Amino acid sequence: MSIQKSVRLTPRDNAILQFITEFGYCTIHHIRRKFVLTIYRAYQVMQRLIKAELVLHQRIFHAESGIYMLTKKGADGTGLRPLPRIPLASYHHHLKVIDLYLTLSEKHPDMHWISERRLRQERYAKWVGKRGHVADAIIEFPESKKIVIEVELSLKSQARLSDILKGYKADFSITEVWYYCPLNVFERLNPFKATMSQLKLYSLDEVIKS
DNA sequence: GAAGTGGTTCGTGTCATAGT
DNA sequence: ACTATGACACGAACCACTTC
Repeated sequence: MSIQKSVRLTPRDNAILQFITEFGYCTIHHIRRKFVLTIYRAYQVMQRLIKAELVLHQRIFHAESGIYMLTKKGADGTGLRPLPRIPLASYHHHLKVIDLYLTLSEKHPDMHWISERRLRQERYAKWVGKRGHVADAIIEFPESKKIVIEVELSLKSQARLSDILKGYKADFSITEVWYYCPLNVFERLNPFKATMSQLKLYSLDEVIKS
Protein backbone atom coordinates (compact mmCIF):
# COMPACT_ATOMS: atom_id res chain seq x y z
CA MET A 1 0.00 0.00 0.00
CA SER A 2 1.59 3.24 -1.06
CA ILE A 3 0.72 6.56 0.38
CA GLN A 4 0.31 8.85 -2.53
CA LYS A 5 0.63 12.45 -1.59
CA SER A 6 1.85 13.96 -4.79
CA VAL A 7 0.36 17.31 -5.63
CA ARG A 8 0.81 18.52 -9.12
CA LEU A 9 1.93 22.09 -9.08
CA THR A 10 0.54 24.24 -11.84
CA PRO A 11 2.40 27.30 -13.14
CA ARG A 12 -0.10 29.36 -11.17
CA ASP A 13 0.69 27.43 -7.97
CA ASN A 14 4.35 28.28 -8.45
CA ALA A 15 3.45 31.89 -9.12
CA ILE A 16 1.43 31.95 -5.88
CA LEU A 17 4.36 30.56 -3.90
CA GLN A 18 6.66 33.15 -5.49
CA PHE A 19 4.18 35.92 -4.72
CA ILE A 20 3.90 34.90 -1.06
CA THR A 21 7.64 34.59 -0.63
CA GLU A 22 8.21 38.07 -2.07
CA PHE A 23 6.05 39.61 0.63
CA GLY A 24 6.51 37.03 3.37
CA TYR A 25 2.79 36.65 3.91
CA CYS A 26 -0.50 37.86 2.45
CA THR A 27 -4.25 37.45 2.81
CA ILE A 28 -6.73 35.54 0.70
CA HIS A 29 -7.83 38.84 -0.84
CA HIS A 30 -4.35 39.53 -2.15
CA ILE A 31 -4.26 36.07 -3.73
CA ARG A 32 -7.70 36.54 -5.18
CA ARG A 33 -6.86 39.91 -6.68
CA LYS A 34 -3.42 39.00 -7.96
CA PHE A 35 -4.54 35.79 -9.67
CA VAL A 36 -8.05 36.93 -10.62
CA LEU A 37 -10.00 34.27 -8.69
CA THR A 38 -13.35 34.19 -6.98
CA ILE A 39 -13.18 33.98 -3.21
CA TYR A 40 -14.31 30.33 -3.23
CA ARG A 41 -11.77 29.39 -5.82
CA ALA A 42 -8.98 31.20 -4.00
CA TYR A 43 -9.71 29.26 -0.79
CA GLN A 44 -9.75 26.00 -2.74
CA VAL A 45 -6.40 26.66 -4.38
CA MET A 46 -4.86 27.60 -1.06
CA GLN A 47 -6.31 24.51 0.62
CA ARG A 48 -4.51 22.41 -1.93
CA LEU A 49 -1.22 24.13 -1.18
CA ILE A 50 -1.79 23.70 2.56
CA LYS A 51 -2.48 20.01 2.04
CA ALA A 52 0.74 19.75 0.09
CA GLU A 53 2.49 21.28 3.12
CA LEU A 54 3.75 24.20 1.08
CA VAL A 55 1.68 26.89 2.77
CA LEU A 56 0.50 27.67 6.30
CA HIS A 57 -2.65 29.52 7.20
CA GLN A 58 -2.76 31.56 10.40
CA ARG A 59 -5.35 33.82 11.92
CA ILE A 60 -3.67 36.85 13.47
CA PHE A 61 -6.56 39.13 14.41
CA HIS A 62 -10.14 38.08 14.66
CA ALA A 63 -12.68 39.55 12.27
CA GLU A 64 -9.81 40.06 9.85
CA SER A 65 -8.60 37.76 7.14
CA GLY A 66 -6.06 35.18 8.08
CA ILE A 67 -2.69 35.16 6.42
CA TYR A 68 -0.88 32.67 4.25
CA MET A 69 2.83 32.09 4.60
CA LEU A 70 5.21 29.52 3.19
CA THR A 71 6.51 26.47 4.99
CA LYS A 72 10.16 25.53 4.68
CA LYS A 73 9.18 23.17 1.91
CA GLY A 74 7.16 25.83 0.15
CA ALA A 75 9.98 28.35 0.30
CA ASP A 76 12.43 25.85 -1.15
CA GLY A 77 13.66 27.18 -4.46
CA THR A 78 12.12 30.63 -4.12
CA GLY A 79 15.42 32.18 -3.10
CA LEU A 80 14.12 33.49 0.21
CA ARG A 81 13.64 31.77 3.54
CA PRO A 82 10.20 31.22 5.03
CA LEU A 83 9.25 33.91 7.51
CA PRO A 84 10.05 32.68 11.03
CA ARG A 85 7.20 34.66 12.60
CA ILE A 86 4.81 37.49 11.85
CA PRO A 87 6.07 40.89 13.05
CA LEU A 88 2.89 42.30 14.61
CA ALA A 89 4.17 45.88 14.77
CA SER A 90 4.23 46.17 11.01
CA TYR A 91 1.33 43.82 10.25
CA HIS A 92 -1.19 46.33 8.87
CA HIS A 93 1.54 48.35 7.19
CA HIS A 94 2.69 45.21 5.45
CA LEU A 95 -0.78 44.41 4.12
CA LYS A 96 -1.09 47.97 2.79
CA VAL A 97 2.19 47.57 0.94
CA ILE A 98 0.78 44.50 -0.82
CA ASP A 99 -2.42 46.41 -1.68
CA LEU A 100 -0.26 49.15 -3.11
CA TYR A 101 1.77 46.64 -5.10
CA LEU A 102 -1.43 45.22 -6.62
CA THR A 103 -2.73 48.67 -7.51
CA LEU A 104 0.56 49.79 -9.05
CA SER A 105 1.10 46.57 -10.97
CA GLU A 106 -2.36 46.89 -12.49
CA LYS A 107 -1.53 50.47 -13.44
CA HIS A 108 2.02 49.78 -14.64
CA PRO A 109 2.20 46.19 -15.96
CA ASP A 110 5.77 46.73 -17.16
CA MET A 111 7.19 47.64 -13.76
CA HIS A 112 9.58 45.39 -11.86
CA TRP A 113 8.87 45.42 -8.14
CA ILE A 114 11.70 44.64 -5.74
CA SER A 115 10.21 43.87 -2.35
CA GLU A 116 11.59 44.90 0.99
CA ARG A 117 12.54 41.28 1.64
CA ARG A 118 14.61 41.19 -1.53
CA LEU A 119 16.22 44.51 -0.70
CA ARG A 120 17.20 43.24 2.73
CA GLN A 121 18.51 40.03 1.28
CA GLU A 122 20.64 41.94 -1.22
CA ARG A 123 21.94 44.16 1.52
CA TYR A 124 22.96 41.20 3.66
CA ALA A 125 24.53 39.47 0.69
CA LYS A 126 26.73 42.47 0.03
CA TRP A 127 27.73 42.77 3.67
CA VAL A 128 27.06 46.45 3.63
CA GLY A 129 25.42 48.32 6.45
CA LYS A 130 23.15 45.82 8.06
CA ARG A 131 21.63 48.70 9.98
CA GLY A 132 19.72 51.58 8.58
CA HIS A 133 16.54 52.19 6.69
CA VAL A 134 15.31 49.87 3.96
CA ALA A 135 12.61 51.09 1.57
CA ASP A 136 9.28 49.28 1.41
CA ALA A 137 10.07 48.51 -2.20
CA ILE A 138 11.88 49.73 -5.26
CA ILE A 139 10.26 49.65 -8.63
CA GLU A 140 12.19 49.69 -11.85
CA PHE A 141 10.82 50.59 -15.24
CA PRO A 142 12.18 49.45 -18.60
CA GLU A 143 13.37 52.98 -19.35
CA SER A 144 15.72 52.55 -16.34
CA LYS A 145 13.65 54.69 -14.02
CA LYS A 146 14.17 53.63 -10.44
CA ILE A 147 11.51 54.61 -7.92
CA VAL A 148 11.69 54.19 -4.18
CA ILE A 149 8.36 53.25 -2.59
CA GLU A 150 7.56 54.21 0.98
CA VAL A 151 4.31 53.53 2.81
CA GLU A 152 3.91 55.52 6.00
CA LEU A 153 0.89 54.86 8.19
CA SER A 154 2.06 56.71 11.28
CA LEU A 155 4.14 59.76 11.93
CA LYS A 156 7.87 59.33 12.21
CA SER A 157 9.88 62.03 13.95
CA GLN A 158 10.90 64.93 11.73
CA ALA A 159 14.57 64.08 12.28
CA ARG A 160 14.08 60.47 11.24
CA LEU A 161 12.18 61.49 8.12
CA SER A 162 14.83 64.01 7.27
CA ASP A 163 17.56 61.36 7.61
CA ILE A 164 15.72 58.93 5.37
CA LEU A 165 15.09 61.52 2.70
CA LYS A 166 18.67 62.79 2.83
CA GLY A 167 19.80 59.25 2.13
CA TYR A 168 17.65 59.09 -0.98
CA LYS A 169 18.72 62.54 -2.11
CA ALA A 170 22.35 61.48 -2.01
CA ASP A 171 21.69 58.39 -4.11
CA PHE A 172 21.85 59.45 -7.74
CA SER A 173 20.57 56.10 -9.01
CA ILE A 174 17.12 56.97 -7.63
CA THR A 175 14.84 58.82 -10.04
CA GLU A 176 11.96 59.52 -7.66
CA VAL A 177 10.68 58.70 -4.19
CA TRP A 178 6.96 57.94 -3.98
CA TYR A 179 5.49 58.32 -0.51
CA TYR A 180 2.05 56.87 0.20
CA CYS A 181 0.47 57.99 3.43
CA PRO A 182 -2.77 59.04 5.13
CA LEU A 183 -3.64 62.74 5.19
CA ASN A 184 -2.17 63.60 8.59
CA VAL A 185 1.20 62.23 7.55
CA PHE A 186 0.84 63.95 4.21
CA GLU A 187 0.87 67.34 5.93
CA ARG A 188 4.02 66.46 7.78
CA LEU A 189 5.86 65.48 4.63
CA ASN A 190 4.72 68.36 2.49
CA PRO A 191 7.49 70.77 3.59
CA PHE A 192 10.15 68.34 2.36
CA LYS A 193 8.90 68.71 -1.21
CA ALA A 194 10.40 72.19 -1.46
CA THR A 195 13.94 70.88 -0.95
CA MET A 196 13.57 67.61 -2.77
CA SER A 197 12.19 67.62 -6.28
CA GLN A 198 12.23 63.80 -6.55
CA LEU A 199 9.71 63.46 -3.71
CA LYS A 200 6.11 62.67 -4.73
CA LEU A 201 3.35 62.38 -2.16
CA TYR A 202 0.19 60.33 -2.62
CA SER A 203 -2.83 59.68 -0.48
CA LEU A 204 -2.65 56.00 0.40
CA ASP A 205 -6.40 55.52 0.83
CA GLU A 206 -7.22 57.01 -2.55
CA VAL A 207 -4.59 55.04 -4.41
CA ILE A 208 -5.59 51.70 -2.87
CA LYS A 209 -9.29 52.40 -3.36
CA SER A 210 -8.93 53.13 -7.06
C1' DG B 1 -29.81 37.71 23.45
C1' DA B 2 -30.77 37.86 18.52
C1' DA B 3 -29.36 39.25 14.18
C1' DG B 4 -25.84 40.51 11.19
C1' DT B 5 -21.16 40.17 9.44
C1' DG B 6 -16.77 38.42 7.78
C1' DG B 7 -13.69 34.65 7.32
C1' DT B 8 -13.41 30.01 6.45
C1' DT B 9 -14.41 25.11 5.28
C1' DC B 10 -16.90 21.34 3.20
C1' DG B 11 -19.48 18.88 -0.23
C1' DT B 12 -20.94 18.32 -4.82
C1' DG B 13 -20.78 18.27 -9.82
C1' DT B 14 -18.85 19.00 -14.45
C1' DC B 15 -15.24 19.60 -17.55
C1' DA B 16 -10.22 19.80 -18.90
C1' DT B 17 -5.66 18.08 -18.87
C1' DA B 18 -1.35 15.70 -17.61
C1' DG B 19 0.83 11.34 -16.57
C1' DT B 20 1.17 6.37 -17.27
C1' DA C 1 -7.52 4.67 -22.91
C1' DC C 2 -7.58 5.15 -18.19
C1' DT C 3 -6.75 7.51 -13.97
C1' DA C 4 -5.65 11.16 -11.02
C1' DT C 5 -5.72 15.75 -10.34
C1' DG C 6 -6.86 20.54 -11.24
C1' DA C 7 -10.17 24.40 -12.54
C1' DC C 8 -14.23 26.35 -11.56
C1' DA C 9 -18.89 27.44 -9.46
C1' DC C 10 -22.11 27.48 -5.79
C1' DG C 11 -24.79 26.62 -1.48
C1' DA C 12 -24.70 25.57 3.21
C1' DA C 13 -22.83 25.76 7.50
C1' DC C 14 -19.69 26.89 11.30
C1' DC C 15 -17.26 30.15 14.31
C1' DA C 16 -16.33 34.29 16.71
C1' DC C 17 -17.01 38.90 16.86
C1' DT C 18 -19.94 43.24 16.46
C1' DT C 19 -24.10 45.79 16.53
C1' DC C 20 -28.68 46.70 17.90
